[in-house]
Amino acid sequence: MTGENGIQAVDRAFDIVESLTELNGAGVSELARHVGLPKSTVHNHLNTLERAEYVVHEDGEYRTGLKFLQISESARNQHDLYQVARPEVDQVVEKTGEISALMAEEHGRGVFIYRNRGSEAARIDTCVGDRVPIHCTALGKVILAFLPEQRRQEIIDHHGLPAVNHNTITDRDVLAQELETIRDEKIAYDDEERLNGLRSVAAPILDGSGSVIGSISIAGPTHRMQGDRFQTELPEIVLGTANVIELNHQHS
Amino acid sequence: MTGENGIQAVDRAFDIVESLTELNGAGVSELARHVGLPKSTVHNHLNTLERAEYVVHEDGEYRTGLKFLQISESARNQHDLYQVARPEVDQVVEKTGEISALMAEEHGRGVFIYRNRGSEAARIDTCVGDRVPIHCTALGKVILAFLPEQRRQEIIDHHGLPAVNHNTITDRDVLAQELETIRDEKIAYDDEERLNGLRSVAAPILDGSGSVIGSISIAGPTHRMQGDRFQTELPEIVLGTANVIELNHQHS
DNA sequence: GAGAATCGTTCCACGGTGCTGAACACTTAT
DNA sequence: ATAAGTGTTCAGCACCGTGGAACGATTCTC
Repeated sequence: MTGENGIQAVDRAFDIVESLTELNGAGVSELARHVGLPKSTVHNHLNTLERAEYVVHEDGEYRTGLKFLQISESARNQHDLYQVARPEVDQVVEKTGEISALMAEEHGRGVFIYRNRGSEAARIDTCVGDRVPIHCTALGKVILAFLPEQRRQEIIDHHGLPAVNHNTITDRDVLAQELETIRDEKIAYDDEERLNGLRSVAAPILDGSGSVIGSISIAGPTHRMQGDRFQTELPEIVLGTANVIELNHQHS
Repeated sequence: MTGENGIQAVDRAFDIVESLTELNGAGVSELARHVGLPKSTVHNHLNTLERAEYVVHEDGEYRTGLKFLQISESARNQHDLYQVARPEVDQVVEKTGEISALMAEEHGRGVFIYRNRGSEAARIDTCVGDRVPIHCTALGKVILAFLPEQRRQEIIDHHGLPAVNHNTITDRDVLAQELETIRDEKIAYDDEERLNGLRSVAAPILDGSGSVIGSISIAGPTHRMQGDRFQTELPEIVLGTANVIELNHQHS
């Protein structure tokens, strides 16, 4: 499921944890079936994980523990982007009433670091922590555009350009050309390339030396994301916010 | 560091991850020294963890990866308390301008599930994901008070009543008596028992069958937490909010 | 109620595997 | 140029994680 050869016991432990999150808690037998291992092995792992408090054993069921919260908060704060940008995202939400999100790149995929939405905003599928192909989002494309040439090629070579949707860009040349204009405008658009009915605008967030550390976006239902608002107003807001974040980031 | 006997490789992997968060990223040698293992062993673990994307290898340094965010979000959402209560906490913050937080119990300790603060509110040390002894917080005491007698004894037996502060309750009888009055009033107070200069009020959040699933609090600097506000006004707010959360929780 | 089929847990012997220390290339100080 | 520091690779041995079978305890099914 995970890699090809690493420490077997560790790979298995994480397979079990991941299965546990997918199943939203489960018993030993159910888990054993799900990961394709004998009950005793799974039991052994669960015991270990529980003793380390990464797993909780309640009401005859095992669940993933909140100790992961401690680690993930620390991981998120190591991207110092998060601490600086979070309040700005909240402000964008207040100003626009739509969805605003923060993304960082990791292992060639886009990770939602933070997300907030106005009360009238679209219900959306993505959650904080979700990992999506980087070429199918405004947030991702804008990161990709500002990454060093070499890294960009590595990522595309490794992950390819799978079609997530009938609008997804799957051609390298088409993508390359779009990334070019993204670099010029410092703005990326997503016209329902990942989710039908959802459009978004995103801007890059650069550090002092000019390398991307993440991106910020505004997203909403297509019928509200049109004309001048989509072409001018929202891009200006998101670009302005990105600049504020960059400034605050450098003085921290 | 972790347990006494479980799967060695798994325990070590998590030791390494924890060290990585403590050190805010590190190299192989530094890590090896920190966990007291040969470089090669640590290297092997880091490779495994990186391949599974739980660790990132950048600029010649290893850091904890954002994949933990995915798991922790899932773990947090399994406590369905979080989804329901989060907006209510935000409202309390808006109403009072102080700090409001959400806690759940796990492995006998109190875990901060969510926290928010007004712009004028006290700077505070605790973060989401932090795990604190359960007897030294209003949030924790109120959970302890409403836990089944047996569980409560287990927790106290296992963890004891360590003094976090010169005000911390360390006597079992004194604690038992306070828990009694907490059960009566459905309100717990923390009078600088964990942090000097910080007072707080907390109320329990019960599910349909009457068992605690968590607690909610308002906290602030002692000089603002006094008189009628501390004795009546804030307790009423926190209790009312807890009730709203309980209602929303049952209809979800 | 008896029986079958779950469940979770415990045990032990075997074989595979994670551990280790040494050797490697490489950069940075001295 | 030497030395001390990195990170990485390799291979053999001891050990430890593995998985099958057997255990009680529940919960179904008839």
